Amino acid sequence: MGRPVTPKLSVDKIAAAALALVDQKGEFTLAEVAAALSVRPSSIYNHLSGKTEIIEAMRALIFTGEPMPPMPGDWTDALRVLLRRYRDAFARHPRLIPMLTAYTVSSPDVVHMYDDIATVLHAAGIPTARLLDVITVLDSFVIGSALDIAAPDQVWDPTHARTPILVAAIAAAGQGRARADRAFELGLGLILGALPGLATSDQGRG
Amino acid sequence: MGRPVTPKLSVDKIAAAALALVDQKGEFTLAEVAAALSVRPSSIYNHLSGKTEIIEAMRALIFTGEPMPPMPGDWTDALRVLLRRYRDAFARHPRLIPMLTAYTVSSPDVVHMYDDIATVLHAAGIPTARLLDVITVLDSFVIGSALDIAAPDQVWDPTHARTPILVAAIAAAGQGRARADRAFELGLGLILGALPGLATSDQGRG
DNA sequence: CAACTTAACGAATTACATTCGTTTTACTAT
DNA sequence: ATAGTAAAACGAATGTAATTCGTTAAGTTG
Repeated sequence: MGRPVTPKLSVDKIAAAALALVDQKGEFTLAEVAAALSVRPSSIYNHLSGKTEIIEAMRALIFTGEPMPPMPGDWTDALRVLLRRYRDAFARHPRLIPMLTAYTVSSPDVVHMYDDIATVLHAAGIPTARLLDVITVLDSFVIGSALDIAAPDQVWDPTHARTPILVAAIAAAGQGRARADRAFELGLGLILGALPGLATSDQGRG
Repeated sequence: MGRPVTPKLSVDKIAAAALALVDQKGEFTLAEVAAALSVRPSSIYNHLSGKTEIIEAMRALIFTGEPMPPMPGDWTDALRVLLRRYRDAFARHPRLIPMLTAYTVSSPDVVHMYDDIATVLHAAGIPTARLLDVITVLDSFVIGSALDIAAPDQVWDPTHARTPILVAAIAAAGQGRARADRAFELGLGLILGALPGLATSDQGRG
């Protein structure tokens, strides 16, 4: 017993172990995380304080290690790249998403993405007074779309539909991840296509 | 003891008591719900099976009792009314929203709203192949906007921003519920304004 | 009225997260 | 080097909730 020669734990190791459990089973307990790392549950508390901090560590984890693609010259295309990247981070771990919405904390990585989006929008001539509203719209759509990934099949059960129109639409839409991806791209196109209407024409080339 | 002359519990009473607790404190326990109804925790299990079913009962509860406003003739305005009503149901209980996203189940009321939306979209000439994708876009935006209500202040902390552009945007945006409402209306306008581009011109007047 | 079901209770159980004291090792300053 | 402090593990104990089960009394049905 006592402090080991080489540390068995770290914040990243704990988060990674918890994330693996969430990806598998959709939930995790401290005992399971500890077992996966060959450690006792109480040892985790030497590195972070409780389950909520593990979830925060997972949130940070999923945003690391993704390289930033090159930014297209057109600003709506640049936003498209940023928002896809944002959603992709969630999409790799669908069962984590509901946990992240349980309590909202702004991870540094997320705020950094807001910075990038704000810069693009400002350069495009979106007035400052509307800038945060636009970011909120984009963020809301991405988060909602991420949640859509987490529950693709059960919600769209045609037996609950009342109108033949909805039944036919469900039948035509397909299933699972492909359906969610297609819907996300559609919404992205709709919102980004409408954004230029908010830009003041004289600021866009400053 | 034994069965009481007049029942002390019902699914609706349990859900209402739990909802009152969530509105107040943002969480609830079976013991608290039981105490609020002058009952022992185990009695709740005679009416529904556990905490998750209480949350589902709350989900059903918040969609009942709202009268349907008259539908405008213009179909995008009709969608606007439906989606506002949808979000309003969440907005009355902001602290419940994160619980509802923890596990996604399709409440009958929600599916009924999908039916309404599908009918409007179909009459407007949206092709069946795209219908569910459009509904998903609208749904994702509403859910994401609802979550935005639940956490308005902490996320937009200007101290975390890196660029002066984002700092200025946060300062200009205001706070709390008004900010969230304004962003929702902006996104609603953007998406609904873009939807007619998806309609086939020859189907809209069938 | 008898059989069965319903809806309450209360005790017991279980599953967790969390705290605390202890031990051993690593780091740091003199 | 060495004393002193911090770090990182363990194991036991605590506490909070959810959940289960047996019991009781009152409805309900044939």
